[in-house]
Amino acid sequence: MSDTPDKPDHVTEPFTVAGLRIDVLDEAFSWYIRSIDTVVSRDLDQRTAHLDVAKGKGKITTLLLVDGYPGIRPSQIAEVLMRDRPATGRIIDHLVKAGDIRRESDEDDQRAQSLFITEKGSALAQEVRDIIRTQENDFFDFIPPEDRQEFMRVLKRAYINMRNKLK
Amino acid sequence: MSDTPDKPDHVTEPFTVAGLRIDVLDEAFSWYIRSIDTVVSRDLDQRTAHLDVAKGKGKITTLLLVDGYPGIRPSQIAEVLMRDRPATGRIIDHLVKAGDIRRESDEDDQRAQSLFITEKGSALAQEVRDIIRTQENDFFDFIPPEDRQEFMRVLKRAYINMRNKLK
DNA sequence: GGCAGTAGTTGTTTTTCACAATTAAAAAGT
DNA sequence: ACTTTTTAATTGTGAAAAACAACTACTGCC
Repeated sequence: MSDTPDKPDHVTEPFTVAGLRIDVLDEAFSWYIRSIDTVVSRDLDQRTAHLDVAKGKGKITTLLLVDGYPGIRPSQIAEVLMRDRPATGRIIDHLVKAGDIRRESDEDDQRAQSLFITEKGSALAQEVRDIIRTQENDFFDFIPPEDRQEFMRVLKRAYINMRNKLK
Repeated sequence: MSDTPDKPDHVTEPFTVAGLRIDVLDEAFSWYIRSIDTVVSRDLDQRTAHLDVAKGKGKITTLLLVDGYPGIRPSQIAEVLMRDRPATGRIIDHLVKAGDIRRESDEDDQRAQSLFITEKGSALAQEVRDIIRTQENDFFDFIPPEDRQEFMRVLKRAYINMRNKLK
């Protein structure tokens, strides 16, 4: 049962992390995605620590969406974030309290809300854009230009693929 | 300063998410990484919900490391996880309490610990390996085989790059 | 022997995350 | 016209996870 742990010695490149191989994980896309996420997210938290959008996932996307689509509704944001509505609602709460966006109730549909950016939020959005760009450079500039498009293409397909699975 | 927001109209494909463009984010690697992570992690939580390694990042890696490297020390695990020692220590606590690994104090260094897998942990590790492989198939099988190596190569480089930045 | 550095633990605080239940409005069926 | 079903969003809640700081114990060097 708990027999011989067969070493996969047919694997060409024995990739090691800090000198260690990590079993199935070192050929698992998900492991790298998750590890990179850890670092990128932590780094982003630090870069945005002084801003209203600091911490957690979703605030930045929400802010930029509201900036780009005046009158956008919470449910649309939730769909992009792939989060449930309670989570999305709280992100919106946060940004409303901070004065970066404001809520209005939708003209056509009294249940729904329309979200709009404020001046403060607009300035914040610009600051955030700069931070994102800087971080992209810091972390991903090692990717040779000719590889970038391909890498992005695969990432986008992975993302789309996952969205479809959620339905 | 905060002048004209120049539309990058030289970008060939105006990629949209749920019919929306997401500003700088839709050309940001980090955004896709973070989004994909959200889904992959949530999915993994569900798949492992009935196991001791459910929830959060690090338990699975820890388990497999201990399985692969009998006598490994917590600090080595922390380095792979890119987490601080308190976080790593708690993951170890959790697995020890669950009876999947056990601690011994290192022969040579009384401060340090050596970790070992138990029989229960060994069985769990096997189960986890299967889950990881299944998830990889479910989420990433859309990547044509010829693109996989390249995608993995970039991910690994990104990961290594980030580890080095942490030092 | 004293001091600096390393290994790990404990404590604490803040936040997140996901699920369930509720209110309210619109749309659809009869 | 009136009931039922769906949709939009909020509130409540409980369990955790992540990051920091402070602490104990041991090693190894001058």
